[in-house]
Amino acid sequence: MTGLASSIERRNGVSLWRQIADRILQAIANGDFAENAALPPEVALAERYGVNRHTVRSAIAALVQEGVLKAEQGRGTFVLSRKRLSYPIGARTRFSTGLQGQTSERHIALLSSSTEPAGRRIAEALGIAKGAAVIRLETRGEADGHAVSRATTWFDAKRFAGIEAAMAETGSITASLKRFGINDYLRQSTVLSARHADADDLAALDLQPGAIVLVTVAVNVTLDGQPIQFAESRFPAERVELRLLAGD
Amino acid sequence: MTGLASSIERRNGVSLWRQIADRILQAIANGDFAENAALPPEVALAERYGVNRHTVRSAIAALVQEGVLKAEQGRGTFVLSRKRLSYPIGARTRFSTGLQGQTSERHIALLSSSTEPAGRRIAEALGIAKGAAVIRLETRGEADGHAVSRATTWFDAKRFAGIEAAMAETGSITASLKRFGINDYLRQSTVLSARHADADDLAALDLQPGAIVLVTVAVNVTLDGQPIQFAESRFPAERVELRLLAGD
DNA sequence: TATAGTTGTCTATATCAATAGACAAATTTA
DNA sequence: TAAATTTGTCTATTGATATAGACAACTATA
Repeated sequence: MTGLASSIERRNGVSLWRQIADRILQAIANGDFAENAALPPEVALAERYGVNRHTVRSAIAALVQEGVLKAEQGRGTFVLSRKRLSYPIGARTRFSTGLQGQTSERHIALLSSSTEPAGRRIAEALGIAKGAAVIRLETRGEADGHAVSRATTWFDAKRFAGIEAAMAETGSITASLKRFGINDYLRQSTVLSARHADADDLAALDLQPGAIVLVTVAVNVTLDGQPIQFAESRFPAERVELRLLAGD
Repeated sequence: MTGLASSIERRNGVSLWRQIADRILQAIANGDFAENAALPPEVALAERYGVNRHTVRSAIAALVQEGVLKAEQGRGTFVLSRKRLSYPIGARTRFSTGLQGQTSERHIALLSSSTEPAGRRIAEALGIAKGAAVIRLETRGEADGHAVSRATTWFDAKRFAGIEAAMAETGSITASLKRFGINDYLRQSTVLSARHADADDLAALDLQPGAIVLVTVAVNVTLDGQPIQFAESRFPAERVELRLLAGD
């Protein structure tokens, strides 16, 4: 970013070491440090952020724990990892095709599935009666062995009975929908927000508590406008950015 | 959300009261509590979140400070404010037209402006030489007297000399561009991320430290594809959600 | 081989965050 | 009016957070 070094805030409910860890993460994602480059020494960071050296050490310790940094006594502290993935969002957003060229391996893992009555919001989105049975899938998107998304998806249970088996087998929503005669579909609407990751996201996305997730709530429809899928996806903001596509 | 009550995490750098305040904010934005409705009593909230009543009180105190809640001794604690604004993003995103029907008054305030040499990222986006002069505008979007966005915008200084005066006068990017012969323009690309608000955002958006901002980085182009504007906008996640438009 | 620079460990202290319990003050309800 | 409910205030205790200083351990370099 072009921005100035934003200052660190005290007694606001977020500890200084967490704020500094966030800032370092952001700087890395931002490309301020080259891959494998050394971070400034602890005393320099402490001065830059206006805190004690030990506070900087707490931040670094957290990032070492997360696998982002590696500290070597006598040498310095080094950046292990890369920039953020750029995840495209558009009318034809697909998980597997979206990350082409950025990662070599990607698939969706089915964590669990269940059938439940539709709440108001889901019933409206899918155009079915409130209380009608829907299938809920809990999934995790993975790229190169790293978790990059965590989603909850609902389908009309009557129309898509058995889709959980198809998902488990194929690891792909697109492929699963093909089995139900749907060869193409569009993203009708997307609503975007952000929040702190909850316990479930933390575990599934391998995040440290306090991390931020981008949240998309989307409805997919067939080419003639019939809603087929309602999904809420969470992306770790420190590893993923969303790139909005114009036309598509 | 349909989700289960996600649990509260301890000793992670984010204090319990801040986490609970975030959860309450989210619940309000989510429509779980009607406007002017009473929150559950402190003891009930404490039990729900598995913390001490005093911890809940700290969270409530922060939200009272932020103007979201109002506590009345003997009666209860009440929700003052509304759901999130839904801010549309699409090829023809405009600030003033986007929020129509949700707010009655809206405009963009020019906070400051300057001329500076273009950095690499901005030069590339605007299709000019690195180091060429660009005009930078710092602006705040306001709706009904509330700050809903904070943006930094760059224009080619050669082509748009004096645009800061036009912005100050009209309070509108669209109107200002008209003076330079641009009657229509499109959003070419948008990249989306989220982070903790920095000191500048906190002040401009009237947020409490620790708040989350949604960040969009966008390039606007003329109808024939010529880049005219590069902008980074920050939206307070607790007050704004972004609604992605399909066609448009 | 010194020397400077860097990370690692230890002790000590002050403040913040969270829990616990008791009771006061205000409001609503029976 | 009395009782129940709810927020407000106070004291006390524990653990996490942050600061401060000193020195050890390790690495690179002059």
